[in-house]
Amino acid sequence: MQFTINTADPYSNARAGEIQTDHGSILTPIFMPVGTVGSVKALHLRDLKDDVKAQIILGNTYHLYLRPGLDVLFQAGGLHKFNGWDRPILTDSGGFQVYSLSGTRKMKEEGVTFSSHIDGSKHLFTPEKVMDIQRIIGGDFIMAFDECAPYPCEYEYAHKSMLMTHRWLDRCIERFSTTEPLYGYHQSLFPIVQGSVYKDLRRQSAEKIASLACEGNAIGGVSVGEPTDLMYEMTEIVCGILPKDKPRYLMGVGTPANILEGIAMGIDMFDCVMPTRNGRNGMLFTKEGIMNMKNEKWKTDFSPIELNGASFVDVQYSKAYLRHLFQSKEILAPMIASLHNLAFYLWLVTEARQHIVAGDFVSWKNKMLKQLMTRL
RNA sequence: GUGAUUGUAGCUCAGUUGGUUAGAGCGCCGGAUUGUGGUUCCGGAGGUCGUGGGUUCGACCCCCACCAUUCACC
Repeated sequence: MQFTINTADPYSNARAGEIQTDHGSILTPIFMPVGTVGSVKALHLRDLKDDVKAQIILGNTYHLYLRPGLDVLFQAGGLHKFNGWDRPILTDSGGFQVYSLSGTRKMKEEGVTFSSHIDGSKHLFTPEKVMDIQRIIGGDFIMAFDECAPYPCEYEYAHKSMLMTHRWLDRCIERFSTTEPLYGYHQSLFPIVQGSVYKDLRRQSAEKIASLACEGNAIGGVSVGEPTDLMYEMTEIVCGILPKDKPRYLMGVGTPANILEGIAMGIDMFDCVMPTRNGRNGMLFTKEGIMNMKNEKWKTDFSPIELNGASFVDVQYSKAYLRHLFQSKEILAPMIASLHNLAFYLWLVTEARQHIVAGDFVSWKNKMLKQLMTRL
């Protein structure tokens, strides 16, 4: 993997860069659609490539490990071969899922035991095992196994949790560096900064991560319910410490506004379920603001979903028709909404990159911020 | 025509031996959703209890008539 910064914005910490991988290059800043179980919900790969113009997608260790399972993935030759996506893939480690959706989990120094949400069966994830699993899935970028501290979180818990995440990180690196990729292309391990909403913990964690020889770095434990201002504060502190010459990934973020602010702070990579999950639920993000397509006010609005939108669905379908599809619970509704939202997110980061290169990123960003969260 | 049955929110229904402002699910109208369990959660509007009488301090509930429903039999 190689990261090149093409343009550094003189008026903010934003940068326009390029990440080269064995599955092609990625122009940054970038938004990565989430494809938890190896599929970006409601979308074909053709949609993702030609319409959304996704450059990289996510997969999830926890979900893929439970289903289809490692045997299937290994026999398939890895996730790229399995789902047909020939561009880069990043896999999340499952630390977040163990936190977010396992009612019964036990954290120990060794790792986490949890029960499957599918059949209740018990499993143990250790840093070593999570590295092995991600070797088998075969993502171009793989994530260290961490504990995502909840919010709110007592200082003492956050501190202990961070230290354990650091020890797990050392074990991840040890395992990663003594194993080889299984399918003939390079994999990059990203460590994750934790520390909850405490500045000194964030600094301490960022310094630990900055001292490592990893190819890129991630900021985790954000967007878990804390106020947006705190998220920005933590991100800014951490970005001041992480090395500038490596890509920075802000995990799980966020709204269009969050992404623009993140870019301004020096973040290069984002992922979030918001465009797809909220899209399936009827919420559309546009340049002018957000729309709830279930609202009655669209009932007879036969105008296009979005004039000058980023994908063909924007002019192919009207607001009234899309509302009707949501009312009728037609499968086409979440398909259109997901495609629209992802195309918009990719448009947003691509546009941001162009403005960084052009030198007017900050003024463009400030103009966009006023529009993005307007309720239409 | 005769006998029986049922009539409560847009729909399907609950409603204790008669006791305050009649409830639920779904639907509808809004809102939430940030490293995805094809979700989930939170609000809101909406009823002259078929109609008209009667009994009673008090009726969705008991009595009478009528209307409508469904079924069976002529």
